[in-house]
Amino acid sequence: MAKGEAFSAIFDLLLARFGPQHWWPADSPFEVLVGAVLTQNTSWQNVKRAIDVLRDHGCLSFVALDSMAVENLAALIRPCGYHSVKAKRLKNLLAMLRHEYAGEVTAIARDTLPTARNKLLAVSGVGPETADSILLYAAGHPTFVVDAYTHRVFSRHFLVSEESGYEEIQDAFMAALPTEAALFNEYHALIVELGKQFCKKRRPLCAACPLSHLPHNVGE
DNA sequence: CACCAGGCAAGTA
DNA sequence: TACTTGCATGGT
Repeated sequence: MAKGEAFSAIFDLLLARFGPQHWWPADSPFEVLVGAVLTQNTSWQNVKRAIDVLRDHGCLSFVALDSMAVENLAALIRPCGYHSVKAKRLKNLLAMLRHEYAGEVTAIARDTLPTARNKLLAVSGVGPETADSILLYAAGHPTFVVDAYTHRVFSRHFLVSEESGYEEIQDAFMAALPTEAALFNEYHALIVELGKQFCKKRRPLCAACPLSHLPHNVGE
């Protein structure tokens, strides 16, 4: 099988195995943006706790968070970890949203993808994964989200190099797949589901993994 | 107890 | 440029 076709074949396998994931797990584009920052290097379970706190305090809106003191925000999001850093990052992002998009997350969809991506990346605390998550899951822009699971799963099966960086992995996916937001949306979600179940760090591949029939590294 | 989780920026040489 | 380190809570 050609390497490019493997990306499509794996998508089909994962979809058949896990079914549609209906990502991003949030009730609004604004919640996607908040969650994208809070989930940096953090389990979604902890992020959900922090978001629930914000919701219970009636603070899950642009106006509420944009006007809140950074120390108060940090106290509220404590359960997600790195709360001081993330409070500052979220405030930086909200300030950019106010200046560039009048505080409207949905306005990001009206920019071109490269323009919106550059605006997001210019925010201190927003890197490529956070930016792409917002672009894809909050604004519907067709960009592929690469995360730790993506790197681990696909390098383990020799479809990307172990040394590949973010952009290189993203390019591999976007060169192999049609440019469709719905496809990128579902594929990333399926990779996370696969990763959570079968590709945790320093755990060898097991026979139950849907990709166990592919060539792969044997355990370390 | 050690290790991990849907990163990122700042510091060091 | 290429590593390394700090950030922090909650689960296994």
